[in-house]
Amino acid sequence: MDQVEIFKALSNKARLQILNWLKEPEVNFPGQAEYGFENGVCVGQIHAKSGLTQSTVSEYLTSLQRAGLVTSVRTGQWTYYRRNEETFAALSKLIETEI
Amino acid sequence: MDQVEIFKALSNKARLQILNWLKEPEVNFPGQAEYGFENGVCVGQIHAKSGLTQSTVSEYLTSLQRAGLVTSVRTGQWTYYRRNEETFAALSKLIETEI
DNA sequence: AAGATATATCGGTTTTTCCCGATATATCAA
DNA sequence: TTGATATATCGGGAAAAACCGATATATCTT
Repeated sequence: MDQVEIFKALSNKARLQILNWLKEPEVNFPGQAEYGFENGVCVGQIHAKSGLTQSTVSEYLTSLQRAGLVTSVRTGQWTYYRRNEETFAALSKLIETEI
Repeated sequence: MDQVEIFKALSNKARLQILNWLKEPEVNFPGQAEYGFENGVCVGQIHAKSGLTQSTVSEYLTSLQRAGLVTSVRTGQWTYYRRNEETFAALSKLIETEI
């Protein structure tokens, strides 16, 4: 767990917004319903909601993944992203006790 | 509490190091002993230990203060900085529940 | 195979961050 | 007042981040 990388990933309003949306995929990405929420939400759904370009959203998701804040699964032509709650729990504890 | 500002402040190895040093001022800043630790540690002590220039350390401490991660007290020609544990606790909880 | 769709990557411009050295400001000591 | 000490601020060069549009890659459909 690279602390600096995690904090950098969290140092951006759009990325925080995405993470927050991913807390409740069913609520925030109804368009995902027909494909299910098991693996997370695909890039296009996030792109559509974000107001950012597709390339920017893709980059942001990659950076969140590098930081360990989300995980991804590729299925066919889609890549699904979802929160990695373990990292959030570990980060919370880290701030409480180590930093 | 500006989340982005806090995470930006934490997105730097040197600043994380300073915060960590400030967890145990008596251990990490023995040179401060003759002036006491009540108000924190003065800039010069941190500068001496950091390997960064005085101006950089001063700026970093200011940014940590803007984020609410430290507080400062000016006494004579010295400015003492210490951790603001309330912010760390609040941030930990924030990550656990909101972000 | 050809076209459509989804995502990732590449190249680039603008803004921000990282640091520095120099200088300004404030206090203290003589 | 003069000089020393501590900190803050200013100006700037180099590196990184924030986006974007264009393009590449991979899969799906027909």
